[in-house]
Amino acid sequence: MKNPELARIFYEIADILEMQNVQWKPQAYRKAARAIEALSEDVEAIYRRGGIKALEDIRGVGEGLGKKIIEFIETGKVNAYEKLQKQIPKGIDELMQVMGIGPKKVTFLYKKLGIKSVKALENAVKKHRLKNLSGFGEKTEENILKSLQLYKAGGERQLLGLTLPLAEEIVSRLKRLKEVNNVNYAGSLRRMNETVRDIDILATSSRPEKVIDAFTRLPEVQRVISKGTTRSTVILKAGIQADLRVVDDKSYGAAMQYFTGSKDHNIKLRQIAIKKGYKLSEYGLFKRTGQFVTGKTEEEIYKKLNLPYIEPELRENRGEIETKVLPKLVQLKDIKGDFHIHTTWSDGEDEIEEIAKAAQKLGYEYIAITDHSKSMAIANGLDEKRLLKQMAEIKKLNSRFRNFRILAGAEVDIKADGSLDFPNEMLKKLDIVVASVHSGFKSTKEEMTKRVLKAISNPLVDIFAHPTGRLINKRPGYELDFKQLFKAARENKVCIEINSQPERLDLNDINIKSAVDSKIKLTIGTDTHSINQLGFMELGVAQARRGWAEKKDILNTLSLKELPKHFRKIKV
DNA sequence: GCCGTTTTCGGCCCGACTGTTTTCAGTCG
Repeated sequence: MKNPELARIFYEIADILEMQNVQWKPQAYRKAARAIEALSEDVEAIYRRGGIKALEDIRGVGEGLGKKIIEFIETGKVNAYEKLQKQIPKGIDELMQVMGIGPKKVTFLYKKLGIKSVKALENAVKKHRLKNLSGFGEKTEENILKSLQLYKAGGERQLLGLTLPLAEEIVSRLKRLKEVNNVNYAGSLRRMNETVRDIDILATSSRPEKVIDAFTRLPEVQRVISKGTTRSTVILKAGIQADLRVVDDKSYGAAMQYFTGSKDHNIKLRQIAIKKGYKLSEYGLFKRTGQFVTGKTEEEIYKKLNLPYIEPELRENRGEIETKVLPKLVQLKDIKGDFHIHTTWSDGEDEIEEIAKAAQKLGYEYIAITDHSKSMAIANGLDEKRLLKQMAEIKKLNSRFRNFRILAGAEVDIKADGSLDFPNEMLKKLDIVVASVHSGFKSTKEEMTKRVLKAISNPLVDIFAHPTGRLINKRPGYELDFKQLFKAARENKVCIEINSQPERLDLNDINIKSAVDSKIKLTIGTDTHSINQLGFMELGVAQARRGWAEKKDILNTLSLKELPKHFRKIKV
């Protein structure tokens, strides 16, 4: 996959050009970089398929960038980038990652003090060499020092699954204030991005200063970065930034729309507004004369722009504005069961019965118990003997439940040669077989594709789980030829899992979209290892929604009675 | 550098906050 590397190069070109005070080009490079990051197809494949014409179909890519992409595909380099790098000191663009430092300050500090690294900046600040420069002062030094600490603590994007509960806590605290009329989180969190950089919160009130004051005093807050009459930024003790904006009730929808983003979605929307003779801002939709048109709800704004309401998860400028028909997205309430659960039999924390009771409380009609197979010794994987014993227990438990079924399954390891960790005679006895890879992450794309294709060609396999094996911020996934995988999955009637663990979310949104486009059936599994993890379903559903999946694409929306239609071994 | 119901040139989203300035530049989202 060349896309991430190419996007990084374009981002860096943008940074360098910005330092050189070049107009407009930085935005153009960044726009293209964002579009490339969001592609589900490798730029190389796009080029092989349709040449430069196909590359120019990528949003934000024209002739100039198209040629640079080809150069990168063919040589692995972009000459213009190499040249630009020579014009600036090595590593200086890293300084832009420090909060409060932008292109102007970077260039200025380099010219005046020769600062070209984060380390050098830190030294200069500690020696108070900045405060006498024009445009700088005591306060600037202090702020840079604090930003440096934050930077060193790691500016990694945080997992959605860990940030969401924190945001919900803050929202519920603000909700209790009598001055607050409406409050909710917005931003990438509301779009349910797999990772987020900050928590955006939007509130409405006629006493904004009271709300902002309370916000900066929340027990979760470590440090206040800015505090105005309509917005405030703080750093939370959890090490993540939180922004609050307060607007009037009449602007709630406009502000919610604006602060939910994404940036590219909003730019598109504003352009449409301009063409229709309006001006769209976070305060509302206005006529050119400045007359207020609407702003109370997002629905009204989309309607005035002649668009259907677009769900937050779709607002990524991936065609949601242009499309004739928006998907009717799958919802959490459509989910009738969970096909991926571990118990105390392998590496889970809870007993089958407790999990089943909890699942029933969630309104589910079934769960599949899928403990690890014997190769996963580290996870206390089950051999045939223990698995048969577990099946007997499940059978016994099922007699105690009404309108609910515990399915006997296993998460069967796909071994290096593509064979499965249980013989077919064993697999036949199970209601459901989940197959997955837990080793050999460094295999080549060809090897891994061959291994997986062999495994899912076994007609006893129902679901291929956590398909890329990635762990967000920790480990990239192994490489897989998705085109071949989807073809094989369709032919063999194998479902592909959307794993809901916060650090997996695997498939990701982009691959889900291609799977949906390829008419692949998906399941959303939590890979639960303790009862509270059943709640991760929300995260998996959100990723499915980001991938434009409808109820019909997700097979654990089927009722218990409908399951045998798609799962050959299940008898009801 | 991209893009086009403004279509091969001339625009490119727009407002808040801070810290340094005496009216605004830089940064952020």
